[in-house]
Amino acid sequence: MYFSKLLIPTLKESPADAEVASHKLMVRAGMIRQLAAGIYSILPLGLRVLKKVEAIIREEMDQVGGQEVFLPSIQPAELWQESKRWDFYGKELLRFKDRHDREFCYGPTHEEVITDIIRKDVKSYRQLPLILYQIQTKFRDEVRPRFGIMRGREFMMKDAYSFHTDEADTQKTYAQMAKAYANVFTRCGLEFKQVQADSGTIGGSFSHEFAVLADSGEDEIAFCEACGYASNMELAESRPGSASISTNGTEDRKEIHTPGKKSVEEVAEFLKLPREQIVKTILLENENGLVAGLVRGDHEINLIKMKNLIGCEWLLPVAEKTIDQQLGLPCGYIGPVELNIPIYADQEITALKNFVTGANKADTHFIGVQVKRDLKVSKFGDLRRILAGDPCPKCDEGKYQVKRGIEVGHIFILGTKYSEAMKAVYSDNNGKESPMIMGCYGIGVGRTAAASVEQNHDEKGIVWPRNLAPFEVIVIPVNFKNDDLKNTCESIYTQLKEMGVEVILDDRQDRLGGKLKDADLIGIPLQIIVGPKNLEEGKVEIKIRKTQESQLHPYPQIVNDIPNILKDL
RNA sequence: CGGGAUGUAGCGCAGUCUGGUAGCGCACACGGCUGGGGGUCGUGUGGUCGGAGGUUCGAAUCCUCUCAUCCCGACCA
Repeated sequence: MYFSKLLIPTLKESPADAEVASHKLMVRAGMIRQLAAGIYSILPLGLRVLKKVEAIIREEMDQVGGQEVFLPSIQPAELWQESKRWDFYGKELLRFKDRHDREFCYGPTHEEVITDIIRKDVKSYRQLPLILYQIQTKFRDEVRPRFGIMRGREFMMKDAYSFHTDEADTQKTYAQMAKAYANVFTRCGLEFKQVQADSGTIGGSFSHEFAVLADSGEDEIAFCEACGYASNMELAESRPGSASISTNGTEDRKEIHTPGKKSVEEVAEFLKLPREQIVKTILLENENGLVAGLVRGDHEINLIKMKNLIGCEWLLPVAEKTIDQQLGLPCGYIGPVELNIPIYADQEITALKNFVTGANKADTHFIGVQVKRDLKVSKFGDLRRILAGDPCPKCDEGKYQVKRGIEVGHIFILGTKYSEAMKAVYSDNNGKESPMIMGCYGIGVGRTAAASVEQNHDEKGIVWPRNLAPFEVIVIPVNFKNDDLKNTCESIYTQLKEMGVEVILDDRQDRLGGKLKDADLIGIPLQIIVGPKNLEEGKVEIKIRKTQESQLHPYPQIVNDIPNILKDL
C-alpha cells in the first residue's frame, strides 16, 4: 500500500478526552475515532490490526475443533425471557421494539441464540460434542464506558460455545480452550496470567480469566510466584489462620462510651487496642432482606465471596441513610450482638477473644465480646479481601502479589443452566433424554489489541508486536521528489511484496522528520530509510522500531534478508 | 445512579470573572525559499462560540433549562 492513498489521519496531539496510553495512541495513530460514548469507528489501520487478532483467534479455534458461525446481533425478547435473563440482566441490555411493537435486544452475548439453534437441530449423543464460535459485534450498555476500545459499549468479541453429554468431556474441552487461549495471547505478544474468576451474570460453576498485566487494567490480580496460583481479587482465597472457635473468653461483655468514634481507626486509637481486636459489622441487602457481614477490623469485606457463601442472587451494600433512618441503627456503632438478621462471619473471627464491636447504640461499643457466647453466626467462611503480602493459600512458601490486569478473555463451564431453562436435551444410547452440558468462551478482540498497546508502547508511540502490526515494514524515502530514491523505494516495496512481506511505502511529499514520527507513532516494527547519501555508497538504513537501533546495510542485497530480520521482531 | 469538570474552526487551546459583534498554535489550500529527525516566509479557506429560552440597546461572556463528553465512585464478561 501507498501511504498517501490510505486514510491514516495521524495527530500530533492527544485528544483531550483520552486518558490511557492505548486510547491516546490509537486515536493519534489514526486507527480509531469516537462516534459516541463507548462507540468507535475503526479506520483502515485499526481494522488491519483487528483482522490480525481475529485471524489468530480463528486459527486457534479451528485447531481445537471449533466451527465458525455468524449469529444475529438483534435478538427477540422471548429467548431472554426463557433463560430468565430478560429481567436479570438489567440496564446493560439494550432493549427496543420493532414496528410491530415486538420487543428485542441488541445481543450482549449469545448463549440464548446458540442454545436455541442446538435444541432445534441437535437431538442425539451421536452429534455431540460440538464447539461453535463466532466473531461479532456485541453491545452492552455499560454505565460508564471508558478507555477507548478497551471498554466500549459496542465492541468486537469472539464468543464460543460448547455442548457435551458429560462433565468429563466438558472439562476436556475447557482445558483445550484454555490452551488455545494461551496460544492466542502468546501469539499476540502479550504477557498474561490465567486466573481463577467469578462467573458473574453469565452464570455457571467454574471459570477462568485471562488477564494481561498492565497498570491501566481495571481488575486486580492476586498471584503467588512460588506455586503459580493466580486469581482475580474477587475470588482470591485467603489462607486460614489458626482458626478455632474461641472458647468463652476470660472477660465479660461490657458497654463502653466511645463518643464520636466511628471508624475502626478511631475506635482502636481511643481504646488503645490493635485494629485486629475490633470486629467490623457491614450491613448488606439481598433478595431475602438484610444480612450482616463480619470481618476483623484490619480486614476488608469481599462482597463476591460473601455472595457466594450465602448463595444468593445479588448482594449490595445498604446506604448509610437507610441504616440511620429506616433501621434506626446508628452508623458507626452497629454490632452483631443481638442483631436479628442473618450474620455471616469471616473465618478469622473464630480465633478472636475479648474483641470490640459496635453496641447498636450511639456513641457506644462493647468490649470483651466472645464469639461463642455472644454471637449467633449463620455461617463462617472466607469473606475477606486478601492483601498483597498475605501468605499463599495453596503453598507454604509463597506470598500474594497483587497487580492490575486487563481481562482479555474469559472461559466458563456453564453446566446445564441454559440447556435446562431452554430445554436443550439429547438422547443417550438408551434413548434417555438429558440436558446438554455447556461451556462458553469469550475473547475481546478490540480489547486484546488495546491491551497490546498498553504493554507495547513508548513515548514515541505504539510498538506493535509483529503478529499484530498493521504492516511489517515501512519504506521511507528521505525525499520522494528525487527520481533515484523514488525508483529504489518502489523497487524495494515491490520486491518485499512479492516475498509476501506486508509493506507500506511512505510516498508522501512531507519532510523526513514527519514521516519518521508517523512511522514511530503507528508502530510498524521495521523501517527502511532510503536517502541519497547512503544510496550513493550502495546502502540503505534499517531501523528497528522497538529498540530505535539503526544500521546501514548494503543495497540491494539486504532486501532478501528482510524476512529473516522480521523473524526476530 | 451519586460526586466533579468541560463544551469556542478538523485537533489542541485562549477569550467568559469585568457584556461591545471571535483569536492563537497545528492541520488544510495556493505560492516562494528549502530538503537526512514534526524547516521557513507570505497569502488564503474554515466557527449561527453544544442546544433552547430569558435579561439587555447589545450575550461566547449574565440567568434558567436542556443535551453531550470526560474524570472519580458505585456497577459490570
